[in-house]
Amino acid sequence: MCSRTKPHRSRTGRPRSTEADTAILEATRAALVELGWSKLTMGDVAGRAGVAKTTLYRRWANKNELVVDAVAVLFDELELPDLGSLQADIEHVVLQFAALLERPETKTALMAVVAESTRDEPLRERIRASIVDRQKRLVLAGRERAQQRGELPHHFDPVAVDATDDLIFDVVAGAVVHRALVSAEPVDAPWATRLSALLMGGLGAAATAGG
Amino acid sequence: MCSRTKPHRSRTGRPRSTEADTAILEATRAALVELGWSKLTMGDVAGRAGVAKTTLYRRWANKNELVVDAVAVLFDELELPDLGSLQADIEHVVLQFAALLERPETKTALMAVVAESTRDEPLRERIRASIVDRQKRLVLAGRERAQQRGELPHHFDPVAVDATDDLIFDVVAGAVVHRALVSAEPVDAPWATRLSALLMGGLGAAATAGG
Amino acid sequence: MCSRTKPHRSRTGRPRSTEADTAILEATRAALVELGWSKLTMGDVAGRAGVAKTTLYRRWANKNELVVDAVAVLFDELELPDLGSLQADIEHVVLQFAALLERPETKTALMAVVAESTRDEPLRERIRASIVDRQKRLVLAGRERAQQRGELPHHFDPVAVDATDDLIFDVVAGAVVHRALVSAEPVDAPWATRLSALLMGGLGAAATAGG
Amino acid sequence: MCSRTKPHRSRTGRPRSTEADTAILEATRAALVELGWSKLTMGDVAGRAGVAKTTLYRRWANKNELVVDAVAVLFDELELPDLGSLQADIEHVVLQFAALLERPETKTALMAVVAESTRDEPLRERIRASIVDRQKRLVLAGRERAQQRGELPHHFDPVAVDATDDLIFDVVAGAVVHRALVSAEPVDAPWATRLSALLMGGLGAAATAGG
DNA sequence: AATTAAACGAGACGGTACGTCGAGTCTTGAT
DNA sequence: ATCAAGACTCGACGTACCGTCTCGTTTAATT
Repeated sequence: MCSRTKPHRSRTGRPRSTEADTAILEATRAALVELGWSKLTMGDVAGRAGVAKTTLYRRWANKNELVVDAVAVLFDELELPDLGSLQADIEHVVLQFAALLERPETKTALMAVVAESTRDEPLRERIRASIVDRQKRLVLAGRERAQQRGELPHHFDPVAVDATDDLIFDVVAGAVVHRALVSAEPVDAPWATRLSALLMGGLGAAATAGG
Repeated sequence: MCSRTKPHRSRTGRPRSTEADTAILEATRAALVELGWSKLTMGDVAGRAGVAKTTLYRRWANKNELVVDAVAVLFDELELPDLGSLQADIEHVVLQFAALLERPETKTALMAVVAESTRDEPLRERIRASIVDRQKRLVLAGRERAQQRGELPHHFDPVAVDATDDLIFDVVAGAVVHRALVSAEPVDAPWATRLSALLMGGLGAAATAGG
Repeated sequence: MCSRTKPHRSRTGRPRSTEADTAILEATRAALVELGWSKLTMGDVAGRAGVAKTTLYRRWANKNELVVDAVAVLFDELELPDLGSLQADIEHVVLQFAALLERPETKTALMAVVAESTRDEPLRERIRASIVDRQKRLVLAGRERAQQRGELPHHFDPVAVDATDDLIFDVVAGAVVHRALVSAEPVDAPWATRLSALLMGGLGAAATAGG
Repeated sequence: MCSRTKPHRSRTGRPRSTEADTAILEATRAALVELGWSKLTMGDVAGRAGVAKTTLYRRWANKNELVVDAVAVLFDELELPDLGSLQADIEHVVLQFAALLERPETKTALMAVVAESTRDEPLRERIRASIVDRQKRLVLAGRERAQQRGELPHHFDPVAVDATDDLIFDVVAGAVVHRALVSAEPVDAPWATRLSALLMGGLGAAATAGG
C-alpha cells in the first residue's frame, strides 16, 4: 500500500524523503495520543516531525487521510495464531482488537474518521482498504481453519458463506467497539468468553438447522 | 430531561425563550441533514433558528453537546411492540434502529460525538443519559417479556442477567452500527433475520448449558 | 442643565431615583480613571453604580453622552479670581485648565468625545453646552476685567471683539490641550508664563496698531 | 519609515506582499472617509483591500496603529515654501494644516488616536514619530529662515530657542485643531491672518524685551 | 563537474469558524 | 412609571487552523 497521494514515478528531481514519511506518521500518532483527533492540527504534526506543512500536503490530501494512514499500520499487528479451537481463536482476536482500541491513538481516531467517512467517499474507501480489510481477513482465516478442523460444515453456497462471514465480522467488531467506546466498559477475558460463547452457540444452532 | 447547561432557578430577569430552544434544536437537525456534522457551524445553526449566536452559547457549551441534544430526541421513537416472539422482537428493534441510523442527521452525528466523547467525560455522560439509556431499556424490556413468555429461563442471579443484557445490547447495537457505518452495507430484513437467528441460537445454547 | 434625555414632567408613576443619577456619574468617572474611555463599558458602570443597565439608558442615549455629562461637572471648578493683571489672570486659567486635563478622567475622555463629535452633531452640541461654553465664559470675563482695568482698549466694534475672544480662546485652550496630550509635556508655571507673555505681547501690538 | 510592527529581517519564507501594504492603507483611508474612526472595522478594511483579516493583524497590532500609519502619509504634503516673510509663512502653514484637518479621514481619526494614546504609550510614540515630528520640523525651518532674514534675533541660548519653538508649535497646531474640531469654526484666511498677527506681535515683543 | 528538476523549510496568503464581548433593546416581576 | 435582573439581537473582535502559494535552498540523478 502506498501512502502517497500520487504514485509519482518520476525519475528526475530530488526524491521524497522516506525519513519524512515515517517521522510524519509517528508525529501524527504522538499528536493523537496527546491531543486527540479534534485538537490535532497539521501545523502541530509538521512541527513535531521537523517538517514543513507543505511536505505533509505533498503526501496526504487532508488531515483525515493522514490520520487513517497513521493509525492503519497499527492494525498490522492483528494476527490469528491457531489456538486449537474456534472459540479460543475468537476470544483471542476479540482481546487483540480490544487492546488495539484501548490505545489512545486509535480510540480517539477510529470513530472520528469513520464519522467523517459518512460524507467522504474517498475516505471511506481508504478506511476500507487500510483498516477494515485488515480485520476482515481474520474472520475468513478463522472460519476456514474451523472448517478444516471440522468445527464448521463445508458449505457449498459461497454466497451464504460470505454473508455469514460478514455477519460475524460486524457482530464481533461492532460489539467490541460498542462495548469499548459507547458503553465504556472494559473488554476483558470474561466478556470475551461470554461473547465467543454466544457466537459459538449461534453458529452451532445454525449449523444444526441449516447443515 | 433539561437541555440546558445549568438548571437556572433564577426568579428574576427575563426568562429564557422556550421557542428559541426548540427552534435551535430543529435548526441543528436541519443543518446536520444538509451539511453533516463536520461542516455544521454554530453561526449557521443560529442563522437558521433566527437566533443570535450568543443565545446558543448561553444554553450549550459547544457544538457536541448541542448535537447530542438535537439528536437525542429522535431516539424517543424507538419502542418495542410485542410481536409474539423474542426473535421477532429483536428483528423489529434492529430494523428500527437501522432506520434511525439511516437518517442523515444521525448517521453523520452519532459516530462523531462518540469519537469526541473519548476525550470529553461530560459529553460521554450526556450521551449515556440522552441516547444510550434510551436504547438499553429496549433490551431489558425485550428480555423480561421473553421470560414471561417462557422463551428464556428466569435466572435468579441478577449479576449474570445484567451481564447478558449488556452483552446483547453491545452486540445488537454494535453490529447494526458497524454494518451501517463501517461496512456501509444495508441493514435490511434478511440481515436482521440472520442476526436475530444467530442471537437466538446463542441464547438457546446458553440456556441449555446454564439453565 | 438637565442631564436627562427627556424632561419627563410626568406626574404619575414612580419617580426617578436621584441617588441613581449621582451614583451613575460617579461610577462613570471612577471607570474612566481605572479603564479609560475605550475600555469603559455601560455594564461596568451600571455594576459600579449598583444599578441596572436599563436605568442608564433611561437617562442617557448612549455612552458618549453619559461620559460628557460625567466629565462636564468637573469644569464647574474653573473660575477666574481677580489677580490684578491680565497676564496673571491668563497664567492662572492656563494652570487651572492644565490641572483639569491632568486628571485621568478628563485626559482620557475629552479628546475621545471630541473625536466622536466630528460625526455626531447632537454630541457636539452637548459638548458645546456642557464644556466649551463653561470655558469660554472665562475668556469673556477676563477680557472685560482687563478693559475695566484699562489694560485693553474699549472697542466699539462688537464683531471684532467677538473674533478676538474666539481667537484667544482657541489659542489658549488649544495650546494647553496640545501641549498636554499631543506633545505630552508638562504644562507648568514657566510654560504658562511664556504662553501668557506671548499673548500679552500679541494683544499689546494689536492694541497699538488697531487702537 | 517602516510601517510594519516588526523589522522582519527574515531571509526565509514567502516575503510579505507590498501590494497588500499599500492596498490596506488606502482601504483604511477610504473607510475613514466613509465610516469615520469609530465605525471603521478591521474586517471592513480587509474586505476593501481584498485581503484577509489575518494579513492586517500580521502587520498592525490594532486599529489605532493602522490608522496612524494610514493617516501619517498625508502629513508628508506639508511643506514650507519661502513666502518672503515670517507672517506669510505662518499663515500659509496654518492654512495648509487646516486643509489637512478638513479632510474627512484626518478630521475623524486624529483626535481619536490622540485620545487613545493617553493610555497607550507605544501608540503615543508612534504618533510622535509619524505625525508630530513631521509637523514640528516646519516650525524649526520657519524660525531658522526668519532668523536668516533678520526677522528674528540670533539667540545663543539653545534651550530658550527650543522652548520657544515648542511653544509656537503647540500654539499654532493647538489653535488650529481647537478651532477646527472643538469650536467647529472654519479656519479661513482671515482667521489665519489674525492668528499669525497675534504671534508676530508676541514674538516681536519678546525680541524687544529679551534681545 | 555541471545541469536539472523536484523536494524541502519557512512563512505569508485568503478564507472560514471560533468563542467572547459590548451596545443597546426587551421582558419579566416587584416596588 | 421606575427599578433590578437578565435574556435578547446584532456585529465586531482577535485567534486559530485550513489548505495554498511563493520564496530561496538542498539534493540526487542525469548529463
